[in-house]
Amino acid sequence: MPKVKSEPKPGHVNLKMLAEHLQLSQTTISLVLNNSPSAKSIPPETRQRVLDAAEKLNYRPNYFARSLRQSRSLSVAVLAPDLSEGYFTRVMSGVVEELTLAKYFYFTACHDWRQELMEEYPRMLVERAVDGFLLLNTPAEIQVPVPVVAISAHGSEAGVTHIVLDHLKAAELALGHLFELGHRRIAFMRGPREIPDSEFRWEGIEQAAQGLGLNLDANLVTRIDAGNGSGSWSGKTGHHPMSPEIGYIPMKQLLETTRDFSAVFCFNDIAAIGAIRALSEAGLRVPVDVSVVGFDDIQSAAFCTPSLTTVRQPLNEMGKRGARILLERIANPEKTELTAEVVIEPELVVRESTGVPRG
Amino acid sequence: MPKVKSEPKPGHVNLKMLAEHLQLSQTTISLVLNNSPSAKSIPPETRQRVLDAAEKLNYRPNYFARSLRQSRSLSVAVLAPDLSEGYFTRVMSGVVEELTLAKYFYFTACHDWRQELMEEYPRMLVERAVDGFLLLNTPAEIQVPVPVVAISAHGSEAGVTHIVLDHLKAAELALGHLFELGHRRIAFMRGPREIPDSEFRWEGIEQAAQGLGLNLDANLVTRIDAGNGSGSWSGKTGHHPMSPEIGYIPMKQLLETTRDFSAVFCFNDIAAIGAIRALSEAGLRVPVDVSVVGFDDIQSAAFCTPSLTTVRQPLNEMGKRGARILLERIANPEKTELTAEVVIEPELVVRESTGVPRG
DNA sequence: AGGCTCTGGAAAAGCCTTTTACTCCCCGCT
DNA sequence: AGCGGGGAGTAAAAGGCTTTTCCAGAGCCT
Repeated sequence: MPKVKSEPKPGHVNLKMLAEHLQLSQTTISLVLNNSPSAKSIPPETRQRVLDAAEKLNYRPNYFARSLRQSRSLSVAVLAPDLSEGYFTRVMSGVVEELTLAKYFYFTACHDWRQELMEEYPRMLVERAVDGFLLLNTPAEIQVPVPVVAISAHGSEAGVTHIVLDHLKAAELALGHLFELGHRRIAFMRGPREIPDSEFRWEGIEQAAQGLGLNLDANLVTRIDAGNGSGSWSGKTGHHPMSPEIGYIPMKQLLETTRDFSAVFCFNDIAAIGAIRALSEAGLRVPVDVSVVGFDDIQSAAFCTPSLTTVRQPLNEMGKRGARILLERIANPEKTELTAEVVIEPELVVRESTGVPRG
Repeated sequence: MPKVKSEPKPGHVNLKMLAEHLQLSQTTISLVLNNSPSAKSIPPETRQRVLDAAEKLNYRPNYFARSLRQSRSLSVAVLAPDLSEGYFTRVMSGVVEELTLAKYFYFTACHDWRQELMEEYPRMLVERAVDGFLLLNTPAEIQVPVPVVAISAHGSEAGVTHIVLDHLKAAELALGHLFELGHRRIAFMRGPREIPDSEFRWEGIEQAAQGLGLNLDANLVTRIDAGNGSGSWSGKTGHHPMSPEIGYIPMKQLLETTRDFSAVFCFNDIAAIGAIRALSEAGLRVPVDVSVVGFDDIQSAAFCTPSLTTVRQPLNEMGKRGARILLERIANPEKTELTAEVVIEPELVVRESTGVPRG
């Protein structure tokens, strides 16, 4: 069978073919199909004829041609450290809700805290012509020609909108709870240096402690190392980002130095789960011997044993707000006065992992 | 300041500008930059001149124009029920490895088991001109004009490559382990009907049981309801896909009927965690009173209390294989004889949640 | 000298929409 | 008679790249 040249994509119909079939110009059809304001003068019957034909021939405008013309892609980039359990999932559920409404899709890129990737991905995604960037838990230092919204990062980079948690409030909730129960010797597990929230959360803790007249003992402060169970070796070892190991290891280390504490406030729930494991391996019961407070309120928090008392971040809400603002900024690029920061309030969820200290 | 018309995107340089600057034709530059075979005749010095200028002027080919011409997008769609903890994350880490090598990005779309979305997303993504589909844990019934690879689905749809686990082997590992420990009254928690794996895993269990001379008591078989803690109400209630609740609820129900079993084999680790919770609320200790076996080996499996004995799916590997095959099929669309099925072997990981049955 | 192949590169034909800038016609108004 | 103006469209440009086709000159052979 000789191939007919003039049959580009068998079965696929483009504007020209539709025009030919309708004996109208491409312009008219485009105008009608896009419900363009300048199509007012096209009479209803022609309009209907176009609509019907488009439907019948199953016409789909070519995405590239359209995007080329309008220079927008209807997609955004989501940059995150990893597809971590809990955080990513919950934020994204909010993000997707908003994106879907606006007919946007998103590319995900995980930088695993690797410097090259944190620089390369923004470049590559700009080349992919994304209309905007959503940064999750990632320093907002990227330089791109499209709007950027950062969730859980802090800073005042020009042109970046930040969605952040009220960390002082968060610390007040957690410490207040422990304080009321009677805890005075409280250990802390700080977040990895890489995560933007870490420092701000710590500052919140310092302030809240001061407010309660609680003094922080440096010997009771440990820090999660992002290398432990996080990205840096995920590829090689089969371990995965944010495994409970990130809390297990520092708690093990702490217990080697001291047992003189009755409670521990962990950077997140995943770490708390690891910490509980380390505590129980050391013969300490939770919450009888040590109370544990987590952060985030991931799904598992309610179901691990013991279930976790935790500071709930409304991550879904944060994702939603972030996405909404990003879309607004994309739609109105000329509007220069932008919201620089949106602060979200946390909430305490009391479960089984906290109780009154022994004697 | 009067706007100069002939300055389309201030600061952005396109092929024409580069050509003007170099006093060469666009053709030549395109040929050099793409390292096209027909650029053999271009002398090294001209070639270098082009490369240098492109570098210096920071030339980036326009993604839309290029894609329009070549009609490919360098992106694929990933369709999954949700961004579930464990499964999605682990499969994707393998997928991303391969995609990145090929300079591909991916759109994620979660259908939440909603029929409309399972039909709408493929359409929308085809309009977005994705070069292929990767189905995670999703029935492979979509009709699209690009290659499709399904991970953890089963079937023989024309043109779909399936990456599946060896479920018989998986069941043999789990049941064999329990059998050896001495368990004879074993409860089962089957997967939700929606998940393609559910039925195949169950068939594996039936066969393995027969092989061991173990008979399955229908009264000890429960089933996870995808409605519990899974997608269908995630948006409204703030609950999230695949929370441990999916295992908690059926175990609660089972315990109301009977306690005459010494072990339970759960559909996945998340469910197992929920089941353990239900068991411990009922005063049954794991593994002393009841042994629990999970499935998947998610990160938390090693860190929950007690840590989980589980059948490890090499999800990372499955993702990798799937992505690689998809990319191959995209690159060679003419090649019609495709791999219909790739079977992957599971592995048993023994931890604390299983032990010998009491007396 | 005529015919040949290479070399080095250019012109132009797409790819498919959207958008701008008209055309043509008819009508009512001054 | 002349003209502004709306109705019903249309032709053509623009958007930026790839790719096929084409061409001019140089070198070589006979």
